[in-house]
Amino acid sequence: MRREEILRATAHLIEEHGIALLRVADVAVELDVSPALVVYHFQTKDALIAEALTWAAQQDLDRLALATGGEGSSRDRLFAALAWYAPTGSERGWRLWIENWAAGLREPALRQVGRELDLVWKESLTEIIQAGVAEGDFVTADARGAAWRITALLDGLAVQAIVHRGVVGREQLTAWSMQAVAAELGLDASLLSPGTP
Amino acid sequence: MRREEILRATAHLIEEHGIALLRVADVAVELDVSPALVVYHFQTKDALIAEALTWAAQQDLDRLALATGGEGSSRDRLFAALAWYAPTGSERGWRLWIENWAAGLREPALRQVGRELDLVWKESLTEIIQAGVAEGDFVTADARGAAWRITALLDGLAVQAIVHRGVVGREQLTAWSMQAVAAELGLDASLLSPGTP
DNA sequence: CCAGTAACTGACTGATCAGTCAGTTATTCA
DNA sequence: TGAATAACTGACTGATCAGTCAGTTACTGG
Repeated sequence: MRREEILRATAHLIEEHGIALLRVADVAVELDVSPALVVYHFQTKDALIAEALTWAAQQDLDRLALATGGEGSSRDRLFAALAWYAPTGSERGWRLWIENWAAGLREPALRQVGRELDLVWKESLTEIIQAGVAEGDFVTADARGAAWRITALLDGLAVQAIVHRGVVGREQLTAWSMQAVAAELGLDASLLSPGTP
Repeated sequence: MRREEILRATAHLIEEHGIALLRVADVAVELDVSPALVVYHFQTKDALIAEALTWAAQQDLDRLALATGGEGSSRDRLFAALAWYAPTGSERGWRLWIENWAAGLREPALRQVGRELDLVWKESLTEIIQAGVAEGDFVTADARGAAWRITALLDGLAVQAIVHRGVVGREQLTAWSMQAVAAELGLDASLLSPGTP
């Protein structure tokens, strides 16, 4: 469907140049159609932006479900989830979501999109942690709190990794993430990579 | 000096409406001068924005120096620093710096402003931690790492506190911050408020 | 008190762009 | 097949705004 191609192109352009610099004409050029077509489908630029971010959030959630839905151990599912989320891995749409934080300060509709994605992520992480605790893999008295603290740390590290790229190395960021996760979940340092027996 | 009034007004408007919506005319209205005067002093809007953020960063650094420069114990200096930085306290220019993260993705000049502030903050925090370790108040093998991890956590919590205001309570955010700081620096939970013997 | 300079203004312009509109092409389905 | 509808276009317009410019007012030091 054409609408979806437009959303994908829009999300891509926002990722690349930011919400502020997005022009309807650029989206049209990207798809080799007329600007009027973009307006025909979305009426206003603001609606286009909102839908593009919603679409991107849905894409992210689909990939999260895929990453964490496997039948492996809690440890494996945890590492899959972290690999997806952490700014040191395949890097999902981090730039998009940092944009979204700023835009969300003024636009409740955009804020809501990011918030929902954020909450679903934390819920998934909490669920994995709880499963791990039940199976005896992890130790924590507060799965939800651990999920929030881990997420906050990863968000903060993401700012370093994405905005201040190069100030500190990827390995360092990964090490800090893993250290925090290990501390929260009572893992020992030797268990910091997936697949270890 | 007039330049500084303009910078203050600009920073204030960015804080309120974001960089994207800043108009030269609004800055002029704020000060009851003509738009041409603003251009006279700063030549371009981009230069104005860059200088306003630099000015705001300098203000922040001055306040940081004030907060941490006291002659108290390491513990007191640490708490003063955290009270200044953490999004649960007096809230400095958090909205401004979240804006800056997004803007910094595209504009190296703006990225640099935020980066410098960030690095000075971490340096101050590291210095306080090292002093505390020397005095036997704190225990950590890696003061710099601790400072980075604490900062990352606080940045992540700031996104929750400022962008997603209301999803989780202030007391909760404070508790998590303090818990993380205590864990990093080998404090016990009873030492989580300043002034405790 | 006056010359030189800094601060400031009002009126303007040129570029940019979201969104409109009247019409054309493609698709569907009865 | 043909009528109805959806997808699409080119040409346009109206609003917005950063930045210009030719001047005026205020300040400062000699």
